Amino acid sequence: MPAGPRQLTEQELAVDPLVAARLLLGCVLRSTTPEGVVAVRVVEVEAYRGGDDPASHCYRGRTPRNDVMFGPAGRLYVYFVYGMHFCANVVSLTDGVPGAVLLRAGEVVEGVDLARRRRPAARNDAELAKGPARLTGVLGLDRAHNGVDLTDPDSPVKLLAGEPVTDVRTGPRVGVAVAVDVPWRFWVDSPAVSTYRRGTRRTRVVVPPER
DNA sequence: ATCTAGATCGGCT
DNA sequence: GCCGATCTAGATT
Repeated sequence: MPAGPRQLTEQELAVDPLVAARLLLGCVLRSTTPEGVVAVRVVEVEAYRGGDDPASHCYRGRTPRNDVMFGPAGRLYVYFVYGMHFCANVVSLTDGVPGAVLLRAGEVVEGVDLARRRRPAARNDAELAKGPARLTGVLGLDRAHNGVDLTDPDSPVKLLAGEPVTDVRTGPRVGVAVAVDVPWRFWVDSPAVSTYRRGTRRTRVVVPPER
């Protein structure tokens, strides 16, 4: 019987997020829940790094939320945004140096039926995991999965090696208004790649006095 | 105790 | 292209 796809190791993910980002393109994230199995081929990612990266959740130091980003590589960092969505990252680097790669989009390669049930709003299969919250939703991930070890053979969520990718494209991160000059975003050609949106730097709303 | 901006999505114009 | 939904972490008072 043939050996399954190789699982990525903590060691190979313990690198700079900009390196890990390229490494993750083409890999398959496979989640098993009571509902069933869904797997996604990663086609779009973004790197985030503590310290010098003002867009990172770790820019201002260690907090309860970003704690797993400071831990060993190969763990899942899941966070809650905009009051309704979860986004998933693969932790890179280690030894108290925070870094992670946001999984922005993927192609569903296993469990399409379950994926469709989880994302009824998708108008076609390419949209199922087109966007970080959609990708996370399709895999059934939420805050309970924060810190899960993707390199553990017994883990419910695994990161598997895929076909090597060619022709990697780069550009500014989506929805981020700072550090736009550094190409932190990486993707390969796919209909599932999300559409670019400039970060919204909100202008302060001044409420005029009632008169 | 209170405030505010946010690594988004989906529906509507 | 614009806007509202919905809530939380982290900063500030």
